[in-house]
Amino acid sequence: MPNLSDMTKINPTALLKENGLKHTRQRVRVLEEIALDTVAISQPELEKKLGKEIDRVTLYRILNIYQDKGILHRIMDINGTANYAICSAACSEDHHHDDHVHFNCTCCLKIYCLEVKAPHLKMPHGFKAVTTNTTAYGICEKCAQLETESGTELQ
Amino acid sequence: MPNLSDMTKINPTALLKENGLKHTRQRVRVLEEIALDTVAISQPELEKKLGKEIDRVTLYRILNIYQDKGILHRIMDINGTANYAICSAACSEDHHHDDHVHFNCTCCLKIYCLEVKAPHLKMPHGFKAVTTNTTAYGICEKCAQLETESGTELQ
DNA sequence: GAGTTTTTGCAAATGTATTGCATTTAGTAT
DNA sequence: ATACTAAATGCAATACATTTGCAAAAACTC
Repeated sequence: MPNLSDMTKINPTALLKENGLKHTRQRVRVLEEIALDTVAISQPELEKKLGKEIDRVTLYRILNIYQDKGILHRIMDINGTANYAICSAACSEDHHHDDHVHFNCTCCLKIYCLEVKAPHLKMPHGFKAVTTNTTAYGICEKCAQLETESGTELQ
Repeated sequence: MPNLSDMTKINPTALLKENGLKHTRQRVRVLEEIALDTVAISQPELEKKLGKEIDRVTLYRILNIYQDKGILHRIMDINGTANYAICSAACSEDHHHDDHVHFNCTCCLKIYCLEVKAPHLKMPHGFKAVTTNTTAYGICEKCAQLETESGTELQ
């Protein structure tokens, strides 16, 4: 269920200016697309949606620059594919603060940003955590429903 | 610092038998290699070490079967590359119990299995976690040392 | 509106992982 | 020991995600 109201939360033009990035059609489109949903979107999905408007390489470069600037955060799904979601306002170029828990559905592979704060971890001597990633794996509600409705045909 | 004493903890032949897997030279070698260190080892590293003895495809298949059987657990590094470490004895085919925290060095990319239990997560309604992965990112002690010794030449 | 710098698109390449199939090997029964 | 059968391996080809180099196009500045 795409949460369209979230779209209003970001202003692509302003966001680009704030971060000293040139305003281009491609960069605006990527932000628009990702902001459509709070669920993280994978690179392949983005490419499927934007592939006719934006070159694949450009998409990769835009995603990388957004991550560097703290505009997007990247979460790897269970298969090692990159997924992206809009960062919270607290994020900056130097430091990401998206310290919420992610849920990765092992059926549809969607990654949900949960409103659960990632617990603080006490590190043993010699290890200094800069960021952490806490991801739970399981079946999301949508997939669980499909499963009960139609026997066992998982996607 | 490879922890050679850990090697004694596993018995490849017994482990294969317990899991109903045929005893082959290749499978034993993979277990031996991974058991050399408590630090997780990446597929590319494994391939570099074993590539002359074992075909790349065979290596992938062995790693997958070990993961399915609960002999190894797989951790994705920050770039989405698969890393493998020996599972705790509690793991089985149905369920992994490697609920410890991982530390992924963003410099050397090594993944350490920490002796820190991953905190329990309360899931919001609709999400049921089967397994969780908690990974902290930062610079490991070894890389931090190299950094101070020799200015800023990382790796 | 011209000039400079950055961004984009295309082609090619790299790296990780999977599939199909013929050959070899392990475990088992003889 | 030997033969049999099922499973595992190696090789070639393929899929997929990501990166690099470079020329053309677009964005900001004066």
